[in-house]
Amino acid sequence: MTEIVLDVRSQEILRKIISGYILTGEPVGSRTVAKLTREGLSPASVRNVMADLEELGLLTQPHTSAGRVPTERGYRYYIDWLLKVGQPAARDRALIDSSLSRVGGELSEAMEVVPRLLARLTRHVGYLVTPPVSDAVLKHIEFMRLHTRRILVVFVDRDEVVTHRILDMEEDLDQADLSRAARYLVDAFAGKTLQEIRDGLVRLMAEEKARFDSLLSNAVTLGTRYLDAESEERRVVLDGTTNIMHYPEFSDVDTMKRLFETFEEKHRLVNLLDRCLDPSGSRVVLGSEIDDPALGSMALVASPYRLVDGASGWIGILGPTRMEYDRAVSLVDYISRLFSTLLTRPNP
Amino acid sequence: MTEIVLDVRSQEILRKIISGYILTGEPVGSRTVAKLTREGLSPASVRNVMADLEELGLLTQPHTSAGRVPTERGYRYYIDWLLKVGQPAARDRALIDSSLSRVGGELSEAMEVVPRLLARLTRHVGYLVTPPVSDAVLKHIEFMRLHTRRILVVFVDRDEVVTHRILDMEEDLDQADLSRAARYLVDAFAGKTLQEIRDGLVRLMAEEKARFDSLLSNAVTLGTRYLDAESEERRVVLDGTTNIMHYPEFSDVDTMKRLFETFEEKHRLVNLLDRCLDPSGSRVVLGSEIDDPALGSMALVASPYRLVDGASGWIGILGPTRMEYDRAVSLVDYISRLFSTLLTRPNP
DNA sequence: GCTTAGCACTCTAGTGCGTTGAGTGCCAAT
DNA sequence: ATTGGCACTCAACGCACTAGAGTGCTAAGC
Repeated sequence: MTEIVLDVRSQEILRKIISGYILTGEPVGSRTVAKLTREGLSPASVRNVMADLEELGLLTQPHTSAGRVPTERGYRYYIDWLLKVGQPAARDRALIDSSLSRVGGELSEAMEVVPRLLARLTRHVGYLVTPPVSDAVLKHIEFMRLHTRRILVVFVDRDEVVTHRILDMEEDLDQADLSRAARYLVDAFAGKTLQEIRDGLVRLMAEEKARFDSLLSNAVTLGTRYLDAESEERRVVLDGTTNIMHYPEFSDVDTMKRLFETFEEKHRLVNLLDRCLDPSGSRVVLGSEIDDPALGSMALVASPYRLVDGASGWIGILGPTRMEYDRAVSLVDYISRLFSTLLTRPNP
Repeated sequence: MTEIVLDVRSQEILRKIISGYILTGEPVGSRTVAKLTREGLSPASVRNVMADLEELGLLTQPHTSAGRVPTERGYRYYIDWLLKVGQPAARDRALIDSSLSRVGGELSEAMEVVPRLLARLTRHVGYLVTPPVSDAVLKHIEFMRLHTRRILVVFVDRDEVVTHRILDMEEDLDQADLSRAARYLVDAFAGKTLQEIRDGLVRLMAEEKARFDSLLSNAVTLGTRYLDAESEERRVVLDGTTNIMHYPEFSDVDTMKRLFETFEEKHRLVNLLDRCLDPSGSRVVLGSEIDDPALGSMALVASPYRLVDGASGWIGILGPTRMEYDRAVSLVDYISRLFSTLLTRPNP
């Protein structure tokens, strides 16, 4: 896959075709492009360029006597080289500012608001991916005895994301022991990430002190059990999934069904997003670049956000390949920047 | 709306038409019915009866030269008078038994398993509606101070359904006060329903004792605040929503979108279900009998379940009007009976 | 008096066919 | 290098025609 180099005219024509196609959804013909182009080029000249672009694999025709349509490769070129991202429109900024100011700097609330905002503004699917759970920072933990050998664990993260989980233990512990164990864990590990806590517990076990100190032993057992049960690595929140029903590219029911099933299987979705977001810094991923059949003609726009402690997640949108990338990217960028600022501002 | 009385032959013909239509989705003609009918009736005779049934509003023709299709009224008659509900097939029973035995008698786990089971078996949408929150019975409550005037409330119900909620208070309380207040509430109200607790708190406030006793005062304030924030009355869990994408009656994208939006707005859905399930004991509700446009050509099969304390909820399925009612009703009935038995069996 | 064979009638779904128009590719002229 | 001109292609549309399923009605039969 060699680097493609285009002269200015080809670039302009490619841009016109892609933005035209994004706008109308119809194949774009040489006449249309010729009329839009600044220098008064004739349709015939445009056709020559189009033929070249087609040879390069950036365009195709649905059938011989139709206009041109961008290929995935064409979109990729467009996104990498031709896309100019500005600021969102003033009224969009105003809406974003007011929506976000209302949630304050709390991740737990933003988890609903941000995807909804993205979905509303773009009419695509908005999403937010939390930082990995192993980066969560312990603020509080509490154990409650429900009945014999059955314990409720409540975990509160520094960003006030609360999770609870019921554990079935081998041994019965009374509430006093549980409370002491919780206090011990908070004293020892508050401010540490789950990953660090996991390591710390392993160390304690190895030191064998736990064997003789029942408080320590309980704390270690409970902590370990909880962390082991904590299987999901990241959480993802979606909003506006029904928007995609209107995309003409999903008139095929089976494709749509597969897509919705993907939306529902959160853990699979998380894996998918994780795989395409983490490695590169790239912000737009095309469906063809993910090896999942369900995301066939979709594209992903993503931007990272960052918490005080350096843990980071993603927000973005999921829409048809045929989407207004400039608008999408500018909105996602703007929101993620603003959101990061809010999150890293010292809490009251 | 007078009572409709049909002779045996008309009933049989109506039944054949409806079950034929349910099976194939195509209008059913007189020839087809004549062949299926036991006594060797001719198509012409069948046509006479069909004309009568159409006059009664139980059937229609999509167009002049097509067979007959049941109307909503026809379905209603069929369900009320002609439906014979047996036991589910042996292999279905086996699947149900094994799935449910795994969850034991806990509502919290069943909330996922039961709808999934229903969806799998019927290929429609399975649902479970919890009992009203005001019927929940207090087992544990815990208050945790997150920071100044910010309190996490964890509520555990007798069925081990856990809910948490963050409260912003006017006054700051330290953790010791909070723990005492929680212990007081548990001592005073464990085993009582939220409704009873609400009443109890109101009484305490009225008695004015709270004014002088700070423990009591804190408990009352916290309890009241929590109960006030507890806005949702019931919860509903759905599974298999994507199944409906295959119904040919939803090839219209807008209808489907509206339906999916209804699925997502849980509280609206709860209201809807509540409205059509509570008053009557009827177990099948047709879309036309609910005044919600989103549920146009859908039907609802429901069966109640009961907890030890008498609180009750519903399980059931949501599918196209054109569904195999006998199978659906028998499955829903069987599961709800089995499920009630499990729930009311004394906990270990 | 109910049942039914027969028949004319209706309407959809499918097929074949010619027309239209958008768009292309190529070539020769500028 | 650009462009006007021209032949060609192909989807989309409208139209007429046919096949077939099904009906309603009437008159004959048990």
